[in-house]
Amino acid sequence: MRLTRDQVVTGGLDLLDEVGLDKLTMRRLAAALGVQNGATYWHFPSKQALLEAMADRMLDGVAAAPEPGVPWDERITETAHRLRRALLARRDGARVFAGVFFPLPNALAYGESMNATLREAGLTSRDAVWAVDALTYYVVGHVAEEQLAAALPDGGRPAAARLNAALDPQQYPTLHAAAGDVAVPHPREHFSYGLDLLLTGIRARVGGSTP
Amino acid sequence: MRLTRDQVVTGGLDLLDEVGLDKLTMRRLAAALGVQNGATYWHFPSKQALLEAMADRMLDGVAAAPEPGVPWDERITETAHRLRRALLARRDGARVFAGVFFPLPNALAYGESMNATLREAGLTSRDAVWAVDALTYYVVGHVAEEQLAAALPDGGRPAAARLNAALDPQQYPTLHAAAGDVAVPHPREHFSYGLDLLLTGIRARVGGSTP
DNA sequence: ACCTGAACACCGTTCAAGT
DNA sequence: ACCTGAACACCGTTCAAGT
Repeated sequence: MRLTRDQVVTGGLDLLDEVGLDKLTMRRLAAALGVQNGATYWHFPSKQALLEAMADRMLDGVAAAPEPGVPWDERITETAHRLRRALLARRDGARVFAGVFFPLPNALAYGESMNATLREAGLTSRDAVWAVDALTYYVVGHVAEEQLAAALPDGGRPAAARLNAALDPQQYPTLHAAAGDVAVPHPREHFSYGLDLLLTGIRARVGGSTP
Repeated sequence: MRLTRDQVVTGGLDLLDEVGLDKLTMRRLAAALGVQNGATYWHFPSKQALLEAMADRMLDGVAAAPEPGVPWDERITETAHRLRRALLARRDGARVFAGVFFPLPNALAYGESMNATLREAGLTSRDAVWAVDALTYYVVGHVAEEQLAAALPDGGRPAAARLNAALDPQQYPTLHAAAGDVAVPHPREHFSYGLDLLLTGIRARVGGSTP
């Protein structure tokens, strides 16, 4: 048997882990698959189409099977953490996901899961969609920065030094004072903090009836 | 006088508006500036360095001059809206900003302004930094999607049709029901909704003392 | 149906040499 | 100091031709 669509996606994700998004090229991928340059174009019409398939593959299993007894806010929290872990599992996963447009099966399943949960919680149709957007922007933005920091040379030590040098205490007093917190020592706690801000906001919309 | 660093940045931003980020190349820029290909490399060591300078230029004026009588949450709201407008003012502005690392003057001034406001409001140093992160991820993510939708062919009409076609009511019932809200008719209201979720969350941290 | 071989039209970056 | 000319080492994509 020759090359499969699925094998191309798998090869793309493996190569992503190996070289990162910036060095992920169709030519390298063909070489990694043991095939000539143009071959992948029989399976995908463009690099963008391949990246979309890769992004959707990354989201396998993120949409929660709705557990019966769990309260809505815990289900939201869990799904958000699952999305974070899915993006974190591949090098530059968040950037790959951010570069892709929407209607792919796993991404839709994620959106449907989040949206259904918020509708059950009592949000209007419009508010639920918008709240899911806010949650998703937050997760993707957070992981993108997390992965950017991880990908910096020497684990980000030189970049942190560059940042500290730029943090003139006269011009940026509160940032200078917070330099230790900027250095991202607890990514998971950091992630949960922002997620909880959003959840607190959503709970307030669920509690009172909003005009 | 020959070419100036500032002229290169201005030319880059003008070209960005004209052709978009994907077609913004150093060669086109040189041509637009009436200069040979390698010339820009005397002013900037790399395309990335130029993009960083362009990103920081976009943020001119985003850091609020602290108005005296205004309550902290209104100042946060206003600065977030200013960042949104600044990114929205240039084609692919959010994507340019997202592709850039941190320590540039206007970005630092924005961070310092946000952070100082939240410290005054009563957040701890760590919480303030993390809350600014959440706010910024949200703003950038929202504008990126807003600009993506605007850049789609025919104002996104075909993409919306593709989305509707993919929204099988059996598999994605709540998304299907919300299809009208997904179509983004009120971007500013949409933006404000998510921003208010975060602000409600932050107010809760300010009100009670958190462990 | 699936892939090769080879080309087309580009890229970012470098750097001797000019002025 | 600032730019030109020309090259180096790549890209994504296409497509006739092979099997």
